[in-house]
Amino acid sequence: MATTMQQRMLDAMLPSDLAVPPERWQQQKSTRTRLRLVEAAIDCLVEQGYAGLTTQQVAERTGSSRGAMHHHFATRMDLAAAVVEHVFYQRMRSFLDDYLRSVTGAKDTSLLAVGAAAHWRSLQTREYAAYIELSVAARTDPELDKVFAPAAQRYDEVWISEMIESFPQWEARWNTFKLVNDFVNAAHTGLLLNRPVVGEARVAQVLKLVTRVVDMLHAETLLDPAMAE
Amino acid sequence: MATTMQQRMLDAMLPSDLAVPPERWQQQKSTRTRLRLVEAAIDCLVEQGYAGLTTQQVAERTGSSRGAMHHHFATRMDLAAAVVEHVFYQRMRSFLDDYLRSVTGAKDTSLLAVGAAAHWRSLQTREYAAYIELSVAARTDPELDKVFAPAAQRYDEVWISEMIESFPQWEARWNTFKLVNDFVNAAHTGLLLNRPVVGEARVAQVLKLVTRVVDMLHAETLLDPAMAE
DNA sequence: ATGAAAACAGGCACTGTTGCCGGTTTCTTT
DNA sequence: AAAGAAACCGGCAACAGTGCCTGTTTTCAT
Repeated sequence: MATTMQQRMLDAMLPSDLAVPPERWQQQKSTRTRLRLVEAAIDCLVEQGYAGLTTQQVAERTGSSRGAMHHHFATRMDLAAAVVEHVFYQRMRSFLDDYLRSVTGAKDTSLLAVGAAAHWRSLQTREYAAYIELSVAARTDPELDKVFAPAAQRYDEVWISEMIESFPQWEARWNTFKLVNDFVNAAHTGLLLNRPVVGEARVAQVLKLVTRVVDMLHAETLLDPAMAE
Repeated sequence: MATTMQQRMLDAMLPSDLAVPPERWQQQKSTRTRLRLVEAAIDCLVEQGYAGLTTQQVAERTGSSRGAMHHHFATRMDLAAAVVEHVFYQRMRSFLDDYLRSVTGAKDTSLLAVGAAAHWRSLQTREYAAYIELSVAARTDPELDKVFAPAAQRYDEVWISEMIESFPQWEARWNTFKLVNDFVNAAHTGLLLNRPVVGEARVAQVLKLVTRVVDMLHAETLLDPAMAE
């Protein structure tokens, strides 16, 4: 079931570029440099922010020319769009890798805590740093938002539908399960943003609290806000 | 006590510019256009992000020339620094205004919930939107970070020290109180960031849960993670 | 009132970035 | 093998943004 779930989710998030494995050498070369460009773009994003995602920087990092770059991505926004797809795909991939590796042999009662821990680790990746940059930039850049918002929406929907299929034991308390997801996601996201200010020690404290809350929601110790009224 | 606290915190966060009320008309004029420039810069920040915070945009918005702009802020970073100070000050100000207004007549047991609600509202301001932009930009812009990080640190310290003085009844469980602060802050921050994707309904659900957790920490229903080992 | 100083205006040179285009090399097809 | 296509290269004009600099007007001190 595990690998099935992973495959389904990854397929749903797969950028169209990589959908079909290339056969011709030319296409292979093409997708390879395409990927190199996107990876370089992510580096730019992480190191210098969305404003630092410049065509010549990216071209320079890959070693290729700006002309090649233009061949694959006509405009800067085309590149950004590809980066968006790639980042969402990798985000789900890295979480699933971690979660499915962690979950082997874990008891059902602690699945949520394991998931929360894996989720927190998935935010420590350079892909997520790039995601943050894109997410914030999309708020003030309508062009980017036109690409980003649908991808984010799709990511959210795929996540939810897969959770429904993969955790049928939660069916009776599905609202609570969704709430846990949103809660952990929000808390971890905010924690990551505030980390530079509050420091590691306080981050660890809050993380423990979040996990505790998750466990209590699982044990129904906390009244279910989704049920209450 | 309330107004005393407000005054102390605001004084501690006050940008040096506004520390002494101007007497000369020239200084009055100066600080006035200075403020107009900073406000225009915030508008730029909110509408177009940190990359859109350009000297000519700001000058154009205020109606004055780029020369005038250069007179007050020699470089773009000088303006950004002033914006940072202003934003932190306003952030604390708007929270205190809201909190002290809400707290009148509230029972002691619900003070935390009232504070959490006020905190959430204080994130819905355009100043906080500007703060987000600066916060994220500072991660990849060392120059900006050199200004931003100390300000953020100072904000955090002022906040903590004032909480210590203003809520002596929490002295015995001070670690828990600090944890509540960090927890609410993280959850609300993350919630704000994820709002465009998850939508208002789910945001409201998580908000309810956060408040519930705060209440339980107050009632010692949740084991204190700060105490546990 | 008058010189000094501060607030303000507008222009100039410089840099970096974008989109595009003509030309070259490498691969594919037939 | 030869034509055609796809990958790749380097340069061009256009433009926006920054910092600085020279003036001009307004306010202050004496």
